[in-house]
Amino acid sequence: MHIVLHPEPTAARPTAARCAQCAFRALCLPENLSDSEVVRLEQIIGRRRRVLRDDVLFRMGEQSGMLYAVRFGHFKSVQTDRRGDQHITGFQMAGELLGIDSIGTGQHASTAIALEDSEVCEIPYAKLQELLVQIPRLMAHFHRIMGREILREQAVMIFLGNMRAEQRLASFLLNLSERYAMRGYSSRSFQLRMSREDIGGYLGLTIECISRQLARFRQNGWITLNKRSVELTDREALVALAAGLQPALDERQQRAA
Amino acid sequence: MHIVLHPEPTAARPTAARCAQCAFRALCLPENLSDSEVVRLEQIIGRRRRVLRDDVLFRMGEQSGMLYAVRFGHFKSVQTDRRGDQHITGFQMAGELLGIDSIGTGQHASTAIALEDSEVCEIPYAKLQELLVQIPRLMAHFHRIMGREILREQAVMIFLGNMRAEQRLASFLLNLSERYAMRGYSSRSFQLRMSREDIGGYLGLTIECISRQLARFRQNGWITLNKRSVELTDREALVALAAGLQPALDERQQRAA
DNA sequence: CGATCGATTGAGGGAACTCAACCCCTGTGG
DNA sequence: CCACAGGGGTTGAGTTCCCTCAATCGATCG
Repeated sequence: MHIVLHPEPTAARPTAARCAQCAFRALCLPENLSDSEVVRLEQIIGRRRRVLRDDVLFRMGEQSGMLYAVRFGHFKSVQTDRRGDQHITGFQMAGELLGIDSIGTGQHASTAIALEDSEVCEIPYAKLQELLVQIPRLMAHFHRIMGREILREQAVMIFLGNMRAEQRLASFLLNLSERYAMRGYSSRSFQLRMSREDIGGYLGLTIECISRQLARFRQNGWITLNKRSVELTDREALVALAAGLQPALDERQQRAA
Repeated sequence: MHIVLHPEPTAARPTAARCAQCAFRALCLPENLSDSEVVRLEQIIGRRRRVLRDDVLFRMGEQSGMLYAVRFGHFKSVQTDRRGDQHITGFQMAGELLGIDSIGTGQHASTAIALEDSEVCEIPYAKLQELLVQIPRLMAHFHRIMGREILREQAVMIFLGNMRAEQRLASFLLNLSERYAMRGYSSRSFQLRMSREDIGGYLGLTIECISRQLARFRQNGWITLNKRSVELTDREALVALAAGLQPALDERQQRAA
């Protein structure tokens, strides 16, 4: 829990949404939306909310009709099973939506936790629905977003189901890389915002396994690594690795080669 | 490939959709739809299509604006990765939707194969969209269906990520059981429509592992099993097993107890 | 300067995979 | 009618990859 020494600025002064100027507009909205349509969308969007690092945006099981668009920062989505074990169902970054998994049931299926100080836009699902009816293009776009989420989860299912640790990790790094590229950041080097433990929780591996695999990647020259900053020095190799075409060498094999 | 000796009846005589009388209407449609609204839905639904066992309804990568509602029968959804390995992303039964994963991209992300002789209703997504705008309740229902799919995949992610073979299999059997119960069939005994290999492909396990686990379940008295017909003789135990609270006993432990 | 958290590294064990043989059932053709 | 092939399933033996347990390290923070 954080102690807030200064008054929370957005709580005191609820700023209006400004999709029009938002840097990540292209990620949230369809391209061909008229100015007036964007204004109507802005009108239904609630206040912006700051979420400090490690703070909970919403909690699994909470009744909620709210979706959240990440303005900046990073989040993890966590599910807790009956035995109390935690599983990470996804990482969200700027321009991505949080809380889609509440649409079927009205209650959040996961807990959203900020990985760093972040900001989100509140989107009341009920009002969004009304708007979707008025702006069919927006509805189609919303469906695309949900469809993408389904595809993302299918991809995760596949690597959890039949990929080895090194393939999972390579896929994960490449996925982050692509998402940063789409946001105009470097696809070659970036910071991991999540702990090794979170990565393990997402990939279905232990923290030790993540650590070892990263070490192997570094020894093989696929990546350079310093704490949480990664550089993909041999993307080709990672791609081949992710596809399962080229196994990584361990120490003995390296010495032999 | 099947040789069709008699003309395909629905191809020759495209029967009109009849959602109103459909036994699984409650699964496809929201409850509070007026008769006229149901009629409008029926009008956009294309012909019914029969799909024979082992036949392909649609193929991964195909461009398509079509969704399919299963009228009767069972399907599996299969993805093939770059290395050529196949992974089962789901099993669909009467009242469930096929092809949702094409909504984001317009092309099917998986191949749908009939596990037995089956029948589906064609639903053109473009026309459905128009209707969703006119019938907001139907739109909300459609979103619920997509939301459910997201939740289902999350559940699969979790058991692929951190459950042992016995937990995955117990979860799988219980899930089938619940779905048959919702359809008015017995939740206690039913036929597995898919091969052991397909189950393995879905659960991220090998066929041998499935076979051994089923044998253990039977030895422990949780189920009775005859070829593909299963009876859940101790549901409590399976539930505890799925939750990871109670490990199954192997032969040695059984003798000791 | 300890305390703590995240991360790394090592040793050992176990669950699931691989490889292989075998069984059962069905269909097919001589 | 039998022989035989083939697919789906079961069972056994050996191996491997990852997990578990444990010690250590570095960085950060009070």
